[in-house]
Amino acid sequence: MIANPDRAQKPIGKPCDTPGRDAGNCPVRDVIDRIAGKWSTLILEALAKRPYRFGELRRLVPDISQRMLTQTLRDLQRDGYIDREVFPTKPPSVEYRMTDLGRSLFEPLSKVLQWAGDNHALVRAAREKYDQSELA
Amino acid sequence: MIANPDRAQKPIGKPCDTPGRDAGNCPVRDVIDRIAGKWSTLILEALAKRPYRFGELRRLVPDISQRMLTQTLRDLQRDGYIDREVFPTKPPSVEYRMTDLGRSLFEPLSKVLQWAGDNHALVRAAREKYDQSELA
DNA sequence: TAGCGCTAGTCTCTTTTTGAGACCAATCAC
DNA sequence: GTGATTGGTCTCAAAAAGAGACTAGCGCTA
Repeated sequence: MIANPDRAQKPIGKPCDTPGRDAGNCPVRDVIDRIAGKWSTLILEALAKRPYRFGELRRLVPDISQRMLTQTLRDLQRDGYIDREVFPTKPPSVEYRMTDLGRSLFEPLSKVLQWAGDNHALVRAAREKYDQSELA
Repeated sequence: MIANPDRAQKPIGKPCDTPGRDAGNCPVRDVIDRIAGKWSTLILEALAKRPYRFGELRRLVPDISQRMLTQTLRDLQRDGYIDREVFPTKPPSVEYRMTDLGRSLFEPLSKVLQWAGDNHALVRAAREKYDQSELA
């Protein structure tokens, strides 16, 4: 059970200790913290389209390390967003596909992704402006 | 300029090098990577309600370190989601408020947060099931 | 008037997380 | 038999995050 130190989940953390304004604070964090990973959205975006195999995903997201791809997939699987199926082919291949829960999450999530694409220019502009005024 | 090593932005990274399926891949990542931080959504959620001062935010999110609060606020400000205003009071106080761009982002983002609150139980169930089957 | 707390941070040090890359066993084409 | 492909795991180095001390100016108070 201590097999994978990376997967060692934090102490099921800090039970909603936010005193004020805990309106959904802790459950939200519990769920969001996982899909907020650097790679999670990328993987979800891919698998929303169609199932992919491990190697395909790796080629799809070239700058993810194998280690992080494995871990991201495990985490997404653990939270029920994706399923993992092993095919007993000659070199066994593994396919990942989105679950219903995953699709349900991806619906609102895709809106954010959409927003990001649409407003990329505005954000870049804001950054430049900020960096300019920083030089002072 | 090398003042804050933490704020040193990555090499404006890996210019859209995703070969296949780059449908908004790089711009999305550029924007998402920032708001996907562990604390960003929490802070945005708070500031969506009303402006807050530094110390208020710290008390609101008790388990954020001062260091990370500062940095998260800087990052959000840099990307144009929030504004920072210093009041020349006796001990100078600083107020953070959401910009129009921030509100525009928060609209779809709040849907995801909503989803997280609504489906927390399902995710927890999925986790338990996964952890069970792992014991084998 | 010395001591304390408040403000919003920064600085340093330690721990955790991430990334790079080697390695694995089986199987296939050459 | 050499080399490539499959989906990983392992180790080690680098980067990021967390903990906590420290700052400066002002107000309160004993």
